[in-house]
Amino acid sequence: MRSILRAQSGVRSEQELHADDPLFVQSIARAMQVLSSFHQAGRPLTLNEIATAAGIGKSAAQRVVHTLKTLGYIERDPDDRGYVPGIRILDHTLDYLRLNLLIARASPVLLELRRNVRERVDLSLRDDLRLVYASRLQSKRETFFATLVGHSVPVFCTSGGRAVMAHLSDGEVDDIITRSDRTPFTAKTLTEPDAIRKKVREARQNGYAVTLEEVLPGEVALGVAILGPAGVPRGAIHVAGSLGEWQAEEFCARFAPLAAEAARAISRF
Amino acid sequence: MRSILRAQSGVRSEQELHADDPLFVQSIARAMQVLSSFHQAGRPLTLNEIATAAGIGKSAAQRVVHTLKTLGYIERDPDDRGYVPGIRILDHTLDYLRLNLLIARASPVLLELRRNVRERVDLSLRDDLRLVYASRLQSKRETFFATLVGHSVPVFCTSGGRAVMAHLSDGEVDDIITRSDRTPFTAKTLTEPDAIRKKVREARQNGYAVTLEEVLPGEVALGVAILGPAGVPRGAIHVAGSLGEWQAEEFCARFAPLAAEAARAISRF
DNA sequence: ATTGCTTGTATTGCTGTGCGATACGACTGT
DNA sequence: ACAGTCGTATCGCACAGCAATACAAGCAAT
Repeated sequence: MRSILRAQSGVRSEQELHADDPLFVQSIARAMQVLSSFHQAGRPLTLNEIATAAGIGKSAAQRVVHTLKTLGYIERDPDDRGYVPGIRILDHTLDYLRLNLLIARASPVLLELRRNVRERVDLSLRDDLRLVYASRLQSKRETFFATLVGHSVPVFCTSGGRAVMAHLSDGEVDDIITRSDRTPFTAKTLTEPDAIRKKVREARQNGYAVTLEEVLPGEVALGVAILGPAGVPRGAIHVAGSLGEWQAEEFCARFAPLAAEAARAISRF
Repeated sequence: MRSILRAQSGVRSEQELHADDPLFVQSIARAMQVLSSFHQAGRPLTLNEIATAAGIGKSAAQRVVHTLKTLGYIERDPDDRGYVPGIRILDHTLDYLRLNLLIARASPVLLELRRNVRERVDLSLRDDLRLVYASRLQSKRETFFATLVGHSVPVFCTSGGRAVMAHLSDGEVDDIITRSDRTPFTAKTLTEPDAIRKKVREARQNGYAVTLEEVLPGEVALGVAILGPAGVPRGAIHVAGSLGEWQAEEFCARFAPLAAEAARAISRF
């Protein structure tokens, strides 16, 4: 079992792989490496921790942090002392969300969907082995993490991911499965390739995927893929509810058609 | 009047101001400058547009864009062609939100507040002349922009901003007012220094601030400041509703106490 | 088709930027 | 008072990154 935090580990740490690429700017990579130090961190970091995490010398870390701090991408935490990501980050978040045409045209559809479905509605975008939540519409009771944009979950064990895989070839699905870190989140997380493949086939049949407690205990989730040009799946719509309130079948019968229609409205071939 | 988009213009474009700072890494600044090109953009950008917007040569832009693309911070838009911010941005968004202790401890309080108040609840953090929305809990009907994390609004004409100014000295308030670009959003936006100062004094009296249609027509908004160590205001809680449903007085009478209590729970001296 | 614009990509040599190494001062806790 | 952190400051050499330029690929218009 792994913490919900670890989902982010799908992000590879690009090291000195670019030694030969003449167009590759090392210092930018270092800067981003520094910002990425925070990915594994659970609290504000010290300069030396950043240096080690980023795999660079202390001098380099000093310069980079100084620069990023000047620019507002790193701050000192007012409560604790130590460095944290700076508020300027959010400017780029906004740019990402605004300029992503898929998100823009998804937004009204999602709000409408949320109005009909009274449960949590999420929009996620695929990034290789993971789905990154880009838009989150809460239901009444939610946890901290369920409100966070940028949170990511693996493709192989989530409803949205299965729905995405349903629109990929068997080869691609296998590729995803084998390359994924399939450490289970809960006792119910399916990790066996065959079990996952079976679920994907089901999703192909139904046009949507369901997962039961594979990421969070007590959660039923339903995912429908969003397709881009050439039928390539670009992400998914998720509807999530509590097994305390719903039978899985009823949940699907009620919400799958709505979610599917929403996904269709957003998809673009 | 200005578009809601222009609020972001509070971000100064740091040019070659750092010519003498020996610790300042130029190429990082250039990279961020490139990413910031998207701030003013309304659509995917071409390489040359990026070069001009960032104020650098085409060669530099080429290298930087290539690097950022390799790292996943810039992508090509699948629909339109052109460059857009990449999904890797959202990883840093998550880091920012997770590691910001204020946001972490605000989250449950906000969710609780949202449960009692059935209107939109937002958490914003101050960045000099602006407030940046870090957490957004929608009500039933919302617009696209009202759901976007990272969106920012000026301090001088928003409920949260007035609440923040209420906890600053008169000198600091004047400083904010004079340095702000006070182009009005609506016909009701207060831009006169004296009018703003008066509103700030009211906010000091009441412990909260109200604005009527100063940013969006038909909107009543209520803001309470969140204080950090030494009583420094770090941001605000916003509750926003529609004047079609509420009288301003009733809105305040009902929600101000709740919002104030929430803000107190989050504040830390 | 041919032309003329734009787009993105590739190459090279010189310049000056950014890293390593190192030293220093300010805080903590024992 | 001490050892152990922390962040900051300085400086010279090596090599990373920019300007300049040329090339290729796509699109519009004639």
